[in-house]
Amino acid sequence: MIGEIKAVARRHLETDGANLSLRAVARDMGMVSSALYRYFPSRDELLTALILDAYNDLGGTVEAADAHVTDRADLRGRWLAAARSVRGWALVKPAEYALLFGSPVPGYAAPQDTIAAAARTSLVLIQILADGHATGALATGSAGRPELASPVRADLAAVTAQVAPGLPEDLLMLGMTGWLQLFGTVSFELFGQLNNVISARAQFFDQQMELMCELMGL
Amino acid sequence: MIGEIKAVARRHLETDGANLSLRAVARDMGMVSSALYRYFPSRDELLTALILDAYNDLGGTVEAADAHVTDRADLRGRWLAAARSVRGWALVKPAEYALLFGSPVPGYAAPQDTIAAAARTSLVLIQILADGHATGALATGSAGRPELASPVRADLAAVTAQVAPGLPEDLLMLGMTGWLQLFGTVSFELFGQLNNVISARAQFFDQQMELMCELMGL
DNA sequence: TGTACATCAGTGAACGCGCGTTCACTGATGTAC
DNA sequence: TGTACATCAGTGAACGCGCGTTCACTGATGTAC
Repeated sequence: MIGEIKAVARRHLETDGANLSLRAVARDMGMVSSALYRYFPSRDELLTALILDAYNDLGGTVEAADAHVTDRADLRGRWLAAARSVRGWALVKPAEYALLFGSPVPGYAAPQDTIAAAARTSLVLIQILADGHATGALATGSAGRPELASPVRADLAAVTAQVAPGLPEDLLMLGMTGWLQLFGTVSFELFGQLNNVISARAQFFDQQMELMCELMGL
Repeated sequence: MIGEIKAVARRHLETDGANLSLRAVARDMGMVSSALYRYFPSRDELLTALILDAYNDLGGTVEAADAHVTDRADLRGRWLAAARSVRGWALVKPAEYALLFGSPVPGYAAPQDTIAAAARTSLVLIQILADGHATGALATGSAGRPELASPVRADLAAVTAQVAPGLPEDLLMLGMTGWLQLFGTVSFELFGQLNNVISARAQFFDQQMELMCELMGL
């Protein structure tokens, strides 16, 4: 029943964006709006549940896409598979993508519970870097790259310490470039910034990702 | 008076996001809500005006930042100046940034008028590439980079034909990588994706941009 | 097998609030003669 | 210089709609004796 409410609410996200209306959801379920309060203490809690589910849904999708690449040493293949799965998921569930990566909902603060779920996707990408580093396939720091400022280094070190011990900060920094470009591309496509500019969307995305892999040395 | 309404509306964007309320704006101006209809035919028209202004404001800021770099041959300096001005603008006017680059407002379609204004920022970046190409400072296509698929090439050629004739498509593609990473970084910072991960925001941004310049060969 | 009772999902009315837009109007300002 | 008139910015009431949340309630289901 909780599941059904969330399913209907997800459908409503499609049209209403984050202005999700409890009454509209209840109406669609053939219930009276107050009945929903048996399942969710408030509208915001429902929104939180949807966000959490979306993060896990995306994370699971990306994990599966990566796991599906049988040649684990094929770093580029894995990165591309993960990237494509992000885009694919976003195209199928644009409203949920917008909920996660779009403008923050005014007056709504995401609770801490979502952090772990939110990290799943990034973890897949970091693991690709870590694997590449472990096998020596991924060269550390080329010459000419700017040295990391120490506060940035500290931020990055805190991440590696927790999820990929031994991964050099410079590699993580480079991986984040790819991460930012990946989500930048998906967001711009979904949010309309590519309108009137790029029409071959899928191919453009693919080639952007390939180019980035090249730049990252994957 | 139209200007004053827009100024008040801009203040409201800060708290309400795109759910801008005409009545609230009128209230703040000490007027009755219907009075606004003398200046704007509808709420959506007001929103459109705000979007147009924001694009122009951002575009002007970025143009100025680029123009302020006296050594025009310092491509990296120009790119960094432009990138920093985007972030600086976004931090000062987060609501307007979200309006332009965040999730689309449900039920609102941006009219065609905004296209030219929206392009101003991108034009600055493209011009940097074009200048680099013209002086030969920016090498065309390294070996190993994937060849552009023809539909993508056609999309890119349409852009260069209009704003930077002679700029090779491969360079534009590479420039778009930087463009996507730039806005990806600003969006992630503003929309909270960097929370609990990066605390040295300004330095992280700077170093991401420098790294990207390195990768682009600027 | 049959009765008494507790549980609890869902109801319906209400509170108090918000919104965009329309419409006939008032009343001050400025122009024309 | 003084009167008559047009302009037009802003008013106020109303329409019809939406919302989240509370609260006392009904009535079916399932359990305990």
